[in-house]
Amino acid sequence: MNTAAPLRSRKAQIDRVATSLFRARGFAATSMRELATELGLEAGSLYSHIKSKEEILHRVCFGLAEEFFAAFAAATADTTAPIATQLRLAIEGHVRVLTRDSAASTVFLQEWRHLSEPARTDFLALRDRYEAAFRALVQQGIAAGELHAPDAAFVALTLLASLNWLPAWYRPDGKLTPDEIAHRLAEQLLGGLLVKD
Amino acid sequence: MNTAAPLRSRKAQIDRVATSLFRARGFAATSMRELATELGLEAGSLYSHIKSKEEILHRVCFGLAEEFFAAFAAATADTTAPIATQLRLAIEGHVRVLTRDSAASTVFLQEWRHLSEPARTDFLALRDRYEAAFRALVQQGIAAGELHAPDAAFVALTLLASLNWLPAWYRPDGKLTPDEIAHRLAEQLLGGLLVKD
DNA sequence: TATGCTTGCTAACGCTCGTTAGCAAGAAAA
DNA sequence: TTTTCTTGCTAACGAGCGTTAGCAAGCATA
Repeated sequence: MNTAAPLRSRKAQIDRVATSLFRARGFAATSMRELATELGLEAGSLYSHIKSKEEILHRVCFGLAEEFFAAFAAATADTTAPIATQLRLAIEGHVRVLTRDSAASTVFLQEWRHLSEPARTDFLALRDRYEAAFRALVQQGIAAGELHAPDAAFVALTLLASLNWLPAWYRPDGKLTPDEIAHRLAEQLLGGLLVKD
Repeated sequence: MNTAAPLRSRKAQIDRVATSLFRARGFAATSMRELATELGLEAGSLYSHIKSKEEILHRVCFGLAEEFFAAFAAATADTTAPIATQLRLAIEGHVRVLTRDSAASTVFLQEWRHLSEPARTDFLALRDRYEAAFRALVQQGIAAGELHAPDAAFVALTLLASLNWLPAWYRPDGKLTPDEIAHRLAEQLLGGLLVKD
């Protein structure tokens, strides 16, 4: 009956506000008191909902990792499709995850180093696995004669690089929709790679 | 006569070590005591050479900005050259600055937000000017019919994005030299943009 | 009514932070 | 020799940090 009832749990609310602060100021430069103020409560009260500051970061980083893997799996589910198509879908899926929550994406991309061990090592292993999956797809594409490039690793790296800069400039209220951005990026990045008919 | 004499001034030495710490841990998470220890002295002693922690960050960020502008100016000095050539030179110049000191580059790209006003605003203005220069070059290329792309701003953004991820994975002892990387990046990124003969 | 969960408060803990004051030794310049 | 610059130390400052203990109000469930 309360119209001001939280749409999400308090914990999820904390995560959301913390994520946007982490994006704006960085994890280390964001204080729990600042976060509490932003939520309209006292610093100590946060600990009724969370265990530690790092726990928030952990949830954001690993949560997003899961989303990236899910998007990639969906894009490459149809193994009978041409590699170029799978790659295009993977790019578009990656962009969709990035734009769905660009604050969380920025934290995922930039703030993971503030994870302490062993989470940090685990995270890097996940990131490496993801990059390797992209690399393997490019490799297959080259082997199948669909792509031409001297070095699959190099291509995969610059591909992800172009994509991962997106949260730095993407604005949800910009003139391009996430799907348009995704499509255009895929177009432009694959343009130089596809074997011309 | 002293073989252990500092190759650079103490101040420059502090800048260098601080830059590498800023890269590894981030500006906010790097303490002056940590920096001092790394240099083999006490925290208070740093202040015989520098005015503040932020002063170091300021010098790194604005110093690198200058290098980027210089490289761009050199690449586009010959205004009679085809735009595609100028763009290729600008890309290679950008990459050369990035690889010459990848620690400083990372700080330049990631840690500028810890500058306080008005330096922060000044810095962003410089960055915008640089991006605008790249954008203008792409625009000219499209107008001259040398490049085909639907949106110069989009192209410039993704171009710089691919390049700026470089410090994240570049290793000076890797198998590719900076010049090879520069050349290959220019090739790959322009591949999809150049109008085919 | 009783129980327990959610939510939040106040007050404080031990610690680290960036920075400063004051002093001193050695080298270089006068 | 005197002066000045460079370099570094110790000790301490005030402030902010993440986190905890203990308590309490309100609500949902039993």
